[in-house]
Amino acid sequence: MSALASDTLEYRRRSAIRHEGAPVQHIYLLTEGWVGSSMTLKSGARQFFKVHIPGDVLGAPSLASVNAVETLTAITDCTIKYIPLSRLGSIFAEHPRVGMSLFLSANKERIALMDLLATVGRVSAIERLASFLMDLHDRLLVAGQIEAGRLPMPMTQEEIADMLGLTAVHVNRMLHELETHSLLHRSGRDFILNLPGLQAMNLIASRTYVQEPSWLPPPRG
Amino acid sequence: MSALASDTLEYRRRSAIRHEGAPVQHIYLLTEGWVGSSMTLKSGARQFFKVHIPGDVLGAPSLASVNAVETLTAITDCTIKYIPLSRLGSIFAEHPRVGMSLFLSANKERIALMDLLATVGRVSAIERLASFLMDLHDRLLVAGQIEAGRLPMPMTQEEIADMLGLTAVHVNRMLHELETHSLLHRSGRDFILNLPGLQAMNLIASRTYVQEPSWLPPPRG
DNA sequence: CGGGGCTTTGATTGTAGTCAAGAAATGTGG
DNA sequence: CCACATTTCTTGACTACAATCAAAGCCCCG
Repeated sequence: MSALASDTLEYRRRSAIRHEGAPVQHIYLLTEGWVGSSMTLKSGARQFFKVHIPGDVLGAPSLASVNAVETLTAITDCTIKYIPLSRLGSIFAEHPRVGMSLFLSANKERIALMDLLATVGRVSAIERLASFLMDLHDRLLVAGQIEAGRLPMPMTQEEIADMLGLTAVHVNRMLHELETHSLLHRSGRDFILNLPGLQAMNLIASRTYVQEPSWLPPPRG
Repeated sequence: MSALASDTLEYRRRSAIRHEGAPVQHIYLLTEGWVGSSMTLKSGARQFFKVHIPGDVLGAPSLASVNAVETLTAITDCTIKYIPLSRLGSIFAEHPRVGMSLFLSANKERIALMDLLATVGRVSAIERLASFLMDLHDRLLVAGQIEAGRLPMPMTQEEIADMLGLTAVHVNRMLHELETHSLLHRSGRDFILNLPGLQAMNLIASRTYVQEPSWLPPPRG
Protein backbone atom coordinates (compact mmCIF):
# COMPACT_ATOMS: atom_id res chain seq x y z
CA MET A 1 0.00 0.00 0.00
CA SER A 2 2.73 2.38 0.95
CA ALA A 3 4.15 2.41 -2.55
CA LEU A 4 0.84 3.68 -3.91
CA ALA A 5 0.94 6.84 -1.84
CA SER A 6 2.12 10.15 -3.17
CA ASP A 7 2.23 13.04 -0.76
CA THR A 8 3.10 12.82 2.93
CA LEU A 9 1.82 15.34 5.45
CA GLU A 10 2.14 15.91 9.18
CA TYR A 11 -0.71 16.98 11.41
CA ARG A 12 -0.81 18.40 14.91
CA ARG A 13 -2.93 16.85 17.64
CA ARG A 14 -6.54 18.04 17.36
CA SER A 15 -6.30 19.18 13.74
CA ALA A 16 -8.70 17.83 11.13
CA ILE A 17 -7.34 15.77 8.25
CA ARG A 18 -10.69 15.75 6.50
CA HIS A 19 -14.17 16.96 7.43
CA GLU A 20 -17.32 15.02 6.74
CA GLY A 21 -19.19 16.54 3.81
CA ALA A 22 -15.98 17.36 1.92
CA PRO A 23 -15.58 15.92 -1.59
CA VAL A 24 -13.85 12.54 -1.54
CA GLN A 25 -10.49 12.81 -3.28
CA HIS A 26 -8.14 10.51 -1.40
CA ILE A 27 -7.81 7.66 0.91
CA TYR A 28 -5.00 7.86 3.42
CA LEU A 29 -2.37 5.72 5.01
CA LEU A 30 -1.51 6.48 8.62
CA THR A 31 2.22 6.04 9.22
CA GLU A 32 2.67 7.66 12.65
CA GLY A 33 0.37 8.61 15.51
CA TRP A 34 -3.32 8.07 16.14
CA VAL A 35 -6.30 9.35 14.17
CA GLY A 36 -9.97 9.23 15.14
CA SER A 37 -12.79 8.78 12.67
CA SER A 38 -16.13 10.26 13.71
CA MET A 39 -19.48 11.60 12.56
CA THR A 40 -21.48 14.56 13.87
CA LEU A 41 -25.27 14.31 13.94
CA LYS A 42 -27.78 17.06 13.23
CA SER A 43 -28.24 17.38 16.99
CA GLY A 44 -24.56 18.23 17.33
CA ALA A 45 -23.76 14.92 19.03
CA ARG A 46 -20.63 13.15 17.90
CA GLN A 47 -19.94 9.44 17.47
CA PHE A 48 -16.44 8.05 17.09
CA PHE A 49 -16.03 4.87 15.09
CA LYS A 50 -12.41 3.98 15.43
CA VAL A 51 -9.06 4.98 16.80
CA HIS A 52 -6.73 4.37 13.88
CA ILE A 53 -3.14 3.40 14.55
CA PRO A 54 -0.06 3.30 12.29
CA GLY A 55 -0.53 1.01 9.30
CA ASP A 56 -4.26 1.65 9.05
CA VAL A 57 -5.94 2.81 5.85
CA LEU A 58 -8.10 5.87 6.59
CA GLY A 59 -11.17 7.23 4.88
CA ALA A 60 -12.08 4.19 2.78
CA PRO A 61 -15.79 4.06 3.76
CA SER A 62 -16.31 7.43 2.10
CA LEU A 63 -15.21 5.96 -1.25
CA ALA A 64 -18.79 4.76 -1.63
CA SER A 65 -20.17 8.24 -1.07
CA VAL A 66 -20.10 11.48 -3.02
CA ASN A 67 -19.35 13.46 0.14
CA ALA A 68 -17.14 12.25 2.97
CA VAL A 69 -19.16 10.53 5.66
CA GLU A 70 -16.56 10.63 8.39
CA THR A 71 -14.37 13.31 9.88
CA LEU A 72 -10.73 12.33 10.41
CA THR A 73 -9.07 14.05 13.35
CA ALA A 74 -5.53 13.74 14.66
CA ILE A 75 -5.64 12.36 18.22
CA THR A 76 -1.88 12.74 18.53
CA ASP A 77 0.57 14.48 16.23
CA CYS A 78 0.70 12.18 13.24
CA THR A 79 2.04 11.53 9.74
CA ILE A 80 -0.17 10.60 6.84
CA LYS A 81 0.34 9.51 3.25
CA TYR A 82 -2.18 10.45 0.58
CA ILE A 83 -3.45 7.95 -1.98
CA PRO A 84 -5.33 9.73 -4.79
CA LEU A 85 -8.41 8.00 -6.15
CA SER A 86 -6.99 7.94 -9.66
CA ARG A 87 -4.34 5.53 -8.42
CA LEU A 88 -6.95 3.32 -6.83
CA GLY A 89 -8.52 2.43 -10.17
CA SER A 90 -5.36 0.94 -11.57
CA ILE A 91 -4.81 -1.18 -8.48
CA PHE A 92 -7.78 -3.41 -9.14
CA ALA A 93 -6.94 -3.73 -12.83
CA GLU A 94 -3.23 -4.38 -12.45
CA HIS A 95 -2.81 -5.87 -8.98
CA PRO A 96 -5.77 -8.11 -8.24
CA ARG A 97 -4.18 -9.41 -5.04
CA VAL A 98 -3.83 -5.89 -3.69
CA GLY A 99 -7.42 -5.20 -4.67
CA MET A 100 -8.52 -8.29 -2.84
CA SER A 101 -6.55 -7.40 0.24
CA LEU A 102 -8.27 -3.99 0.22
CA PHE A 103 -11.58 -5.84 0.03
CA LEU A 104 -10.56 -8.10 2.91
CA SER A 105 -9.45 -5.19 5.01
CA ALA A 106 -12.77 -3.41 4.38
CA ASN A 107 -14.55 -6.50 5.67
CA LYS A 108 -12.28 -6.66 8.69
CA GLU A 109 -13.28 -3.11 9.46
CA ARG A 110 -16.91 -4.11 9.11
CA ILE A 111 -16.37 -6.71 11.80
CA ALA A 112 -14.75 -4.08 14.02
CA LEU A 113 -17.77 -1.82 13.52
CA MET A 114 -20.13 -4.69 14.28
CA ASP A 115 -18.25 -5.47 17.47
CA LEU A 116 -18.40 -1.83 18.56
CA LEU A 117 -22.08 -1.57 17.67
CA ALA A 118 -22.88 -4.69 19.69
CA THR A 119 -20.90 -3.24 22.57
CA VAL A 120 -22.62 0.14 22.49
CA GLY A 121 -26.04 -1.39 21.98
CA ARG A 122 -25.96 -4.26 24.41
CA VAL A 123 -23.24 -3.88 27.04
CA SER A 124 -23.07 -1.92 30.32
CA ALA A 125 -20.98 1.23 30.56
CA ILE A 126 -18.16 -0.30 32.58
CA GLU A 127 -17.89 -3.29 30.27
CA ARG A 128 -17.89 -1.02 27.24
CA LEU A 129 -14.95 0.82 28.68
CA ALA A 130 -13.11 -2.42 29.43
CA SER A 131 -13.73 -3.70 25.89
CA PHE A 132 -12.53 -0.46 24.35
CA LEU A 133 -9.32 -0.41 26.33
CA MET A 134 -8.60 -4.05 25.52
CA ASP A 135 -9.30 -3.61 21.82
CA LEU A 136 -7.01 -0.61 21.52
CA HIS A 137 -4.34 -2.29 23.63
CA ASP A 138 -4.41 -5.48 21.60
CA ARG A 139 -4.17 -3.68 18.27
CA LEU A 140 -1.26 -1.55 19.43
CA LEU A 141 0.48 -4.62 20.83
CA VAL A 142 0.19 -6.52 17.55
CA ALA A 143 1.50 -3.45 15.74
CA GLY A 144 4.50 -3.45 18.04
CA GLN A 145 3.68 0.04 19.25
CA ILE A 146 3.45 -0.68 22.97
CA GLU A 147 4.60 -3.12 25.61
CA ALA A 148 1.92 -5.40 27.00
CA GLY A 149 -0.24 -3.86 29.71
CA ARG A 150 0.86 -0.26 29.28
CA LEU A 151 -1.50 1.80 27.14
CA PRO A 152 -0.71 5.45 26.41
CA MET A 153 -3.95 7.44 26.51
CA PRO A 154 -3.88 10.77 24.68
CA MET A 155 -7.67 10.83 24.27
CA THR A 156 -9.83 13.05 26.44
CA GLN A 157 -12.58 11.39 28.44
CA GLU A 158 -15.07 13.18 26.21
CA GLU A 159 -13.56 11.48 23.16
CA ILE A 160 -13.77 8.11 24.89
CA ALA A 161 -17.38 8.89 25.76
CA ASP A 162 -18.17 9.73 22.13
CA MET A 163 -16.70 6.38 21.14
CA LEU A 164 -18.79 4.39 23.63
CA GLY A 165 -22.09 6.24 23.54
CA LEU A 166 -21.62 7.66 27.06
CA THR A 167 -21.03 11.05 28.66
CA ALA A 168 -17.61 12.27 29.75
CA VAL A 169 -18.79 12.41 33.37
CA HIS A 170 -19.85 8.79 33.30
CA VAL A 171 -16.59 7.70 31.65
CA ASN A 172 -14.77 9.42 34.49
CA ARG A 173 -16.82 7.50 37.04
CA MET A 174 -16.32 4.19 35.28
CA LEU A 175 -12.56 4.76 35.08
CA HIS A 176 -12.61 5.34 38.81
CA GLU A 177 -14.67 2.17 39.23
CA LEU A 178 -12.13 0.15 37.23
CA GLU A 179 -9.35 1.52 39.42
CA THR A 180 -11.31 0.57 42.54
CA HIS A 181 -11.43 -3.02 41.31
CA SER A 182 -7.70 -3.00 40.43
CA LEU A 183 -8.48 -3.42 36.75
CA LEU A 184 -6.76 -0.19 35.83
CA HIS A 185 -4.09 2.07 37.21
CA ARG A 186 -3.34 5.52 35.84
CA SER A 187 0.28 6.54 35.75
CA GLY A 188 0.76 9.91 34.13
CA ARG A 189 -0.62 9.70 30.62
CA ASP A 190 -0.45 5.91 30.61
CA PHE A 191 -3.13 3.43 31.58
CA ILE A 192 -1.70 0.32 33.22
CA LEU A 193 -4.11 -2.46 32.40
CA ASN A 194 -4.99 -5.59 34.34
CA LEU A 195 -5.21 -7.65 31.16
CA PRO A 196 -6.87 -10.84 32.45
CA GLY A 197 -9.35 -8.85 34.49
CA LEU A 198 -10.33 -6.55 31.67
CA GLN A 199 -10.44 -9.37 29.13
CA ALA A 200 -12.92 -11.20 31.35
CA MET A 201 -15.22 -8.18 31.01
CA ASN A 202 -15.15 -8.24 27.21
CA LEU A 203 -18.43 -9.77 26.08
CA ILE A 204 -17.40 -9.98 22.43
CA ALA A 205 -15.97 -13.28 21.18
CA SER A 206 -12.30 -13.03 20.26
CA ARG A 207 -11.65 -13.02 16.53
CA THR A 208 -9.19 -14.87 14.33
CA TYR A 209 -8.68 -13.02 11.08
CA VAL A 210 -7.61 -14.72 7.87
CA GLN A 211 -4.12 -13.95 6.63
CA GLU A 212 -3.87 -15.71 3.30
CA PRO A 213 -7.35 -16.84 2.30
CA SER A 214 -7.34 -20.15 0.46
CA TRP A 215 -9.47 -18.61 -2.24
CA LEU A 216 -7.00 -15.85 -2.99
CA PRO A 217 -5.42 -16.33 -6.42
CA PRO A 218 -1.67 -17.00 -6.39
CA PRO A 219 0.73 -14.06 -6.68
CA ARG A 220 1.78 -13.17 -10.18
CA GLY A 221 5.04 -14.57 -11.40
CA MET B 1 -23.14 -11.17 -9.13
CA SER B 2 -26.04 -13.46 -9.82
CA ALA B 3 -24.12 -15.30 -12.50
CA LEU B 4 -21.44 -16.27 -9.99
CA ALA B 5 -23.83 -18.14 -7.78
CA SER B 6 -24.24 -21.87 -7.87
CA ASP B 7 -26.86 -23.37 -5.61
CA THR B 8 -30.19 -21.79 -4.73
CA LEU B 9 -32.02 -22.59 -1.49
CA GLU B 10 -35.26 -21.58 0.19
CA TYR B 11 -35.59 -20.87 3.89
CA ARG B 12 -38.61 -20.56 6.14
CA ARG B 13 -39.16 -17.56 8.37
CA ARG B 14 -37.11 -17.89 11.57
CA SER B 15 -34.70 -20.49 10.25
CA ALA B 16 -30.95 -19.89 10.35
CA ILE B 17 -29.00 -19.66 7.10
CA ARG B 18 -25.70 -19.61 8.94
CA HIS B 19 -24.69 -19.46 12.57
CA GLU B 20 -21.86 -17.33 13.91
CA GLY B 21 -18.84 -19.50 14.68
CA ALA B 22 -19.42 -21.77 11.69
CA PRO B 23 -16.57 -22.12 9.17
CA VAL B 24 -16.83 -19.56 6.37
CA GLN B 25 -17.48 -21.32 3.10
CA HIS B 26 -19.76 -19.06 1.12
CA ILE B 27 -21.13 -15.64 0.67
CA TYR B 28 -24.77 -15.39 -0.31
CA LEU B 29 -27.03 -13.41 -2.55
CA LEU B 30 -30.53 -12.73 -1.28
CA THR B 31 -33.05 -12.96 -4.10
CA GLU B 32 -36.37 -13.00 -2.21
CA GLY B 33 -37.50 -12.08 1.29
CA TRP B 34 -35.73 -10.46 4.22
CA VAL B 35 -32.74 -11.74 6.21
CA GLY B 36 -31.36 -10.37 9.47
CA SER B 37 -27.69 -10.38 10.37
CA SER B 38 -26.91 -10.47 14.07
CA MET B 39 -24.37 -11.34 16.74
CA THR B 40 -24.91 -12.89 20.16
CA LEU B 41 -22.71 -11.76 23.05
CA LYS B 42 -21.34 -13.91 25.86
CA SER B 43 -24.09 -12.46 28.07
CA GLY B 44 -26.68 -13.91 25.71
CA ALA B 45 -27.70 -10.47 24.45
CA ARG B 46 -28.22 -10.13 20.72
CA GLN B 47 -27.43 -7.24 18.40
CA PHE B 48 -28.86 -7.01 14.89
CA PHE B 49 -26.80 -5.19 12.29
CA LYS B 50 -28.95 -5.10 9.21
CA VAL B 51 -32.20 -6.17 7.67
CA HIS B 52 -31.12 -7.42 4.27
CA ILE B 53 -33.50 -7.13 1.35
CA PRO B 54 -33.49 -8.73 -2.12
CA GLY B 55 -30.37 -7.90 -4.10
CA ASP B 56 -28.15 -7.70 -1.02
CA VAL B 57 -24.94 -9.71 -0.64
CA LEU B 58 -24.97 -11.56 2.70
CA GLY B 59 -22.18 -12.77 4.89
CA ALA B 60 -19.31 -10.82 3.37
CA PRO B 61 -17.88 -9.43 6.64
CA SER B 62 -17.07 -12.96 7.74
CA LEU B 63 -14.74 -13.38 4.75
CA ALA B 64 -12.10 -11.66 6.85
CA SER B 65 -12.55 -14.15 9.67
CA VAL B 66 -11.81 -17.84 10.12
CA ASN B 67 -15.17 -18.35 11.81
CA ALA B 68 -18.37 -16.60 10.86
CA VAL B 69 -18.91 -13.47 12.90
CA GLU B 70 -22.59 -12.97 12.15
CA THR B 71 -25.63 -15.18 12.28
CA LEU B 72 -27.93 -14.93 9.25
CA THR B 73 -31.59 -15.57 10.03
CA ALA B 74 -34.60 -15.53 7.72
CA ILE B 75 -36.99 -12.77 8.82
CA THR B 76 -39.51 -13.84 6.19
CA ASP B 77 -39.53 -16.92 3.98
CA CYS B 78 -36.73 -16.24 1.55
CA THR B 79 -34.63 -17.49 -1.37
CA ILE B 80 -30.86 -17.41 -1.36
CA LYS B 81 -28.10 -18.12 -3.85
CA TYR B 82 -24.78 -19.51 -2.68
CA ILE B 83 -21.46 -18.16 -3.92
CA PRO B 84 -18.59 -20.48 -2.97
CA LEU B 85 -15.35 -18.86 -1.91
CA SER B 86 -13.41 -20.63 -4.64
CA ARG B 87 -15.35 -18.63 -7.17
CA LEU B 88 -14.59 -15.40 -5.36
CA GLY B 89 -10.88 -15.71 -6.04
CA SER B 90 -11.26 -15.76 -9.78
CA ILE B 91 -13.49 -12.68 -9.72
CA PHE B 92 -10.72 -10.36 -8.66
CA ALA B 93 -8.28 -11.86 -11.13
CA GLU B 94 -10.57 -11.99 -14.13
CA HIS B 95 -13.19 -9.31 -13.53
CA PRO B 96 -11.54 -6.33 -11.87
CA ARG B 97 -14.63 -4.20 -12.20
CA VAL B 98 -16.71 -6.75 -10.34
CA GLY B 99 -14.04 -6.94 -7.69
CA MET B 100 -14.09 -3.21 -7.35
CA SER B 101 -17.84 -3.10 -7.09
CA LEU B 102 -17.62 -5.68 -4.29
CA PHE B 103 -15.12 -3.39 -2.59
CA LEU B 104 -17.41 -0.41 -3.07
CA SER B 105 -20.40 -2.29 -1.72
CA ALA B 106 -18.40 -3.35 1.35
CA ASN B 107 -17.64 0.31 1.98
CA LYS B 108 -21.29 1.24 1.50
CA GLU B 109 -22.14 -1.30 4.18
CA ARG B 110 -19.52 0.26 6.42
CA ILE B 111 -21.34 3.56 6.09
CA ALA B 112 -24.63 1.85 6.96
CA LEU B 113 -23.01 0.37 10.07
CA MET B 114 -21.55 3.74 11.01
CA ASP B 115 -24.97 5.37 10.66
CA LEU B 116 -26.57 2.69 12.83
CA LEU B 117 -23.80 2.94 15.41
CA ALA B 118 -24.19 6.72 15.60
CA THR B 119 -27.93 6.23 15.98
CA VAL B 120 -27.66 3.65 18.75
CA GLY B 121 -24.92 5.56 20.52
CA ARG B 122 -26.19 9.10 20.31
CA VAL B 123 -29.92 9.26 19.56
CA SER B 124 -33.04 8.94 21.76
CA ALA B 125 -35.18 5.82 21.59
CA ILE B 126 -38.03 7.35 19.63
CA GLU B 127 -35.70 8.90 17.08
CA ARG B 128 -33.85 5.60 16.70
CA LEU B 129 -37.11 3.94 15.85
CA ALA B 130 -38.01 6.66 13.35
CA SER B 131 -34.59 6.41 11.69
CA PHE B 132 -34.82 2.64 11.46
CA LEU B 133 -38.27 2.70 9.86
CA MET B 134 -37.20 5.35 7.37
CA ASP B 135 -34.01 3.56 6.43
CA LEU B 136 -35.79 0.27 5.80
CA HIS B 137 -38.59 2.01 3.94
CA ASP B 138 -36.23 3.94 1.70
CA ARG B 139 -34.19 0.88 0.79
CA LEU B 140 -37.27 -1.15 -0.04
CA LEU B 141 -38.67 1.73 -2.08
CA VAL B 142 -35.49 2.05 -4.16
CA ALA B 143 -35.54 -1.71 -4.68
CA GLY B 144 -39.09 -1.42 -5.97
CA GLN B 145 -40.36 -3.76 -3.28
CA ILE B 146 -42.98 -1.48 -1.74
CA GLU B 147 -45.14 1.50 -2.49
CA ALA B 148 -44.16 4.73 -0.76
CA GLY B 149 -45.37 5.06 2.81
CA ARG B 150 -46.48 1.47 3.30
CA LEU B 151 -43.93 -0.69 5.08
CA PRO B 152 -44.66 -4.37 5.71
CA MET B 153 -43.33 -5.31 9.15
CA PRO B 154 -42.70 -9.01 9.71
CA MET B 155 -40.19 -8.36 12.50
CA THR B 156 -41.13 -8.87 16.13
CA GLN B 157 -40.73 -5.94 18.47
CA GLU B 158 -37.97 -7.89 20.16
CA GLU B 159 -36.06 -8.06 16.87
CA ILE B 160 -36.50 -4.32 16.35
CA ALA B 161 -35.27 -3.79 19.91
CA ASP B 162 -32.17 -5.90 19.23
CA MET B 163 -31.48 -3.73 16.20
CA LEU B 164 -31.76 -0.44 18.11
CA GLY B 165 -30.20 -1.34 21.44
CA LEU B 166 -33.54 -1.18 23.28
CA THR B 167 -35.92 -3.60 25.01
CA ALA B 168 -39.04 -4.96 23.34
CA VAL B 169 -41.19 -3.26 25.97
CA HIS B 170 -39.69 0.12 25.20
CA VAL B 171 -40.04 -0.39 21.44
CA ASN B 172 -43.72 -1.09 22.04
CA ARG B 173 -44.08 2.16 23.97
CA MET B 174 -42.23 4.18 21.35
CA LEU B 175 -44.41 2.72 18.58
CA HIS B 176 -47.42 3.84 20.56
CA GLU B 177 -45.82 7.26 20.98
CA LEU B 178 -45.26 7.58 17.23
CA GLU B 179 -48.91 6.67 16.63
CA THR B 180 -50.00 9.31 19.15
CA HIS B 181 -48.15 11.93 17.14
CA SER B 182 -49.60 10.66 13.85
CA LEU B 183 -46.18 9.62 12.62
CA LEU B 184 -47.20 6.01 12.25
CA HIS B 185 -50.35 3.99 11.77
CA ARG B 186 -50.51 0.25 12.05
CA SER B 187 -52.78 -1.54 9.65
CA GLY B 188 -52.57 -5.29 10.00
CA ARG B 189 -48.96 -6.26 9.42
CA ASP B 190 -48.19 -3.01 7.62
CA PHE B 191 -46.82 0.17 9.07
CA ILE B 192 -48.23 3.26 7.34
CA LEU B 193 -45.53 5.90 7.65
CA ASN B 194 -45.83 9.66 7.85
CA LEU B 195 -42.74 10.14 5.72
CA PRO B 196 -42.03 13.86 6.22
CA GLY B 197 -42.67 13.59 9.93
CA LEU B 198 -40.41 10.58 10.42
CA GLN B 199 -37.71 11.97 8.14
CA ALA B 200 -37.60 15.09 10.28
CA MET B 201 -36.69 12.87 13.23
CA ASN B 202 -33.74 11.27 11.44
CA LEU B 203 -30.60 12.88 12.82
CA ILE B 204 -28.28 11.26 10.30
CA ALA B 205 -27.38 13.25 7.19
CA SER B 206 -28.83 11.79 4.01
CA ARG B 207 -26.31 10.01 1.83
CA THR B 208 -25.60 10.11 -1.89
CA TYR B 209 -23.77 6.98 -2.96
CA VAL B 210 -21.50 6.83 -5.99
CA GLN B 211 -22.74 4.81 -8.93
CA GLU B 212 -19.86 4.85 -11.41
CA PRO B 213 -16.81 6.21 -9.65
CA SER B 214 -14.60 8.28 -11.90
CA TRP B 215 -11.61 6.26 -10.80
CA LEU B 216 -13.11 2.94 -11.85
CA PRO B 217 -11.24 1.50 -14.84
CA PRO B 218 -13.24 1.21 -18.07
CA PRO B 219 -15.09 -2.05 -18.78
CA ARG B 220 -13.14 -4.65 -20.76
CA GLY B 221 -13.74 -4.74 -24.49
C1' DC C 1 -60.57 -24.21 19.84
C1' DG C 2 -56.56 -24.62 22.44
C1' DG C 3 -51.91 -23.04 23.22
C1' DG C 4 -47.63 -20.56 22.70
C1' DG C 5 -45.65 -16.58 21.13
C1' DC C 6 -46.20 -11.79 20.80
C1' DT C 7 -48.07 -7.43 22.25
C1' DT C 8 -49.70 -4.30 25.51
C1' DT C 9 -49.97 -1.97 29.88
C1' DG C 10 -48.84 -0.76 34.70
C1' DA C 11 -45.70 -0.28 38.60
C1' DT C 12 -41.21 0.15 40.06
C1' DT C 13 -36.16 0.31 39.70
C1' DG C 14 -31.73 1.61 38.15
C1' DT C 15 -28.20 3.10 35.06
C1' DA C 16 -26.58 6.78 32.99
C1' DG C 17 -27.48 11.83 32.01
C1' DT C 18 -27.57 16.59 33.47
C1' DC C 19 -26.16 20.50 35.94
C1' DA C 20 -22.85 22.75 38.56
C1' DA C 21 -18.63 24.02 40.72
C1' DG C 22 -14.04 23.41 42.18
C1' DA C 23 -9.40 21.23 41.24
C1' DA C 24 -5.88 19.86 38.29
C1' DA C 25 -3.51 19.81 34.14
C1' DT C 26 -2.12 21.84 29.97
C1' DG C 27 -0.94 25.33 26.89
C1' DT C 28 0.56 30.20 25.79
C1' DG C 29 2.69 34.45 25.87
C1' DG C 30 5.55 37.52 28.15
C1' DC D 1 10.48 30.11 33.61
C1' DC D 2 6.59 32.08 35.40
C1' DA D 3 1.68 33.79 35.23
C1' DC D 4 -2.44 33.47 33.29
C1' DA D 5 -6.11 31.35 30.48
C1' DT D 6 -8.31 27.46 28.94
C1' DT D 7 -9.28 22.88 28.76
C1' DT D 8 -9.90 18.71 31.10
C1' DC D 9 -10.84 16.10 35.15
C1' DT D 10 -13.31 15.18 39.31
C1' DT D 11 -17.00 15.07 42.51
C1' DG D 12 -21.68 15.85 44.31
C1' DA D 13 -26.65 16.39 43.97
C1' DC D 14 -30.43 15.58 41.37
C1' DT D 15 -33.13 13.94 37.21
C1' DA D 16 -34.86 11.12 33.64
C1' DC D 17 -34.91 7.77 30.15
C1' DA D 18 -35.14 3.28 29.46
C1' DA D 19 -34.92 -1.40 31.88
C1' DT D 20 -37.09 -4.67 34.60
C1' DC D 21 -40.75 -7.26 36.51
C1' DA D 22 -45.28 -8.84 36.15
C1' DA D 23 -49.69 -9.87 34.35
C1' DA D 24 -53.35 -9.68 31.14
C1' DG D 25 -54.93 -9.75 26.39
C1' DC D 26 -54.39 -10.76 21.59
C1' DC D 27 -53.61 -13.33 17.61
C1' DC D 28 -52.20 -16.55 14.79
C1' DC D 29 -51.39 -21.32 13.73
C1' DG D 30 -51.78 -25.89 14.26
